[in-house]
Amino acid sequence: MDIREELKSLGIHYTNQRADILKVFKASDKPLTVQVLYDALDGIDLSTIYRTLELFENKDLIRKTELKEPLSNIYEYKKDAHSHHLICVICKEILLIDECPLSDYEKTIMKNTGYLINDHQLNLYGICPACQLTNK
Amino acid sequence: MDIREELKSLGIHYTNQRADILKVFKASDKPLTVQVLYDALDGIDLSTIYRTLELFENKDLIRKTELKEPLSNIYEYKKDAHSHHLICVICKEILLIDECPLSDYEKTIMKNTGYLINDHQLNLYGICPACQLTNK
DNA sequence: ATTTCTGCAAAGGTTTTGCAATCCG
DNA sequence: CGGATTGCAAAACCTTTGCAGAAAT
Repeated sequence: MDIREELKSLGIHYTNQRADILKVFKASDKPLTVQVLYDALDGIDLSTIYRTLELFENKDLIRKTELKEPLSNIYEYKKDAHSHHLICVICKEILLIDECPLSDYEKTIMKNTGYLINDHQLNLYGICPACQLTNK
Repeated sequence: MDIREELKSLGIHYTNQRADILKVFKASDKPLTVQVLYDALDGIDLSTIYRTLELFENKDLIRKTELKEPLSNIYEYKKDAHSHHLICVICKEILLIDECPLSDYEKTIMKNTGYLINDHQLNLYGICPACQLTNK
């Protein structure tokens, strides 16, 4: 399915800018920041990027993750599997972690509190093997 | 121990502003936003509040938690127990959850990835019992 | 042709910074 | 007194918004 079809099938009005942004996501296996997208897409306005990210997120095409300061928020293509992030605070490398340990936990908390839980945010911060060596 | 002593024992230079900010934390059992502190502390400049929060956080007097937009970051006094937050996305009520399910998980991830994990961020988002009734 | 988007420029919100005046020990 | 801190004003970010012109169906 080409990009035009893909956007149409999601009910997204086609534009060149949206196609280009989607292509960048498809070409990357890593989460992207707004700034990285902006640099990769020379000529597209920042406001267009923000508006497009919001649209894509609402259509479940991408997923946004907010990291703690001073790290920037990241966006990644297609949230098929629910996953979390392990971020190296030195080199900013991000490792995706597919295994989520929280579904039983959420059930317990829902039972105990009466809250209806529909989302959670889990990010792990540490130092990657390479930086452990370098900064020893 | 009075406030002056408490600050001194942490190696924090005493000022009236810092004492007042600490008093607000001590008087509250809830996490506070910068704006709430600012309103509670009529006369203290925002920049002073930010600088003081940073100082207190570095001294482990308070703990900062960053919530996803459009929620504001929160600060709470004394991180004796590691805890997490359950936030109602409708009324913004925040419930503290003392039980953290992640220590075994972190060990597993460290073993599998070689990362040295030293922090994590876990927030749960949902709808509290009251809002479930109101918005049914 | 009509609806929807884009770029631009401006504004919003939050947080940081430089600096002279003030406070603390 | 001398170093540390404060308030003020300005700047630095990052993100959002209004609007006229351009693009898509």
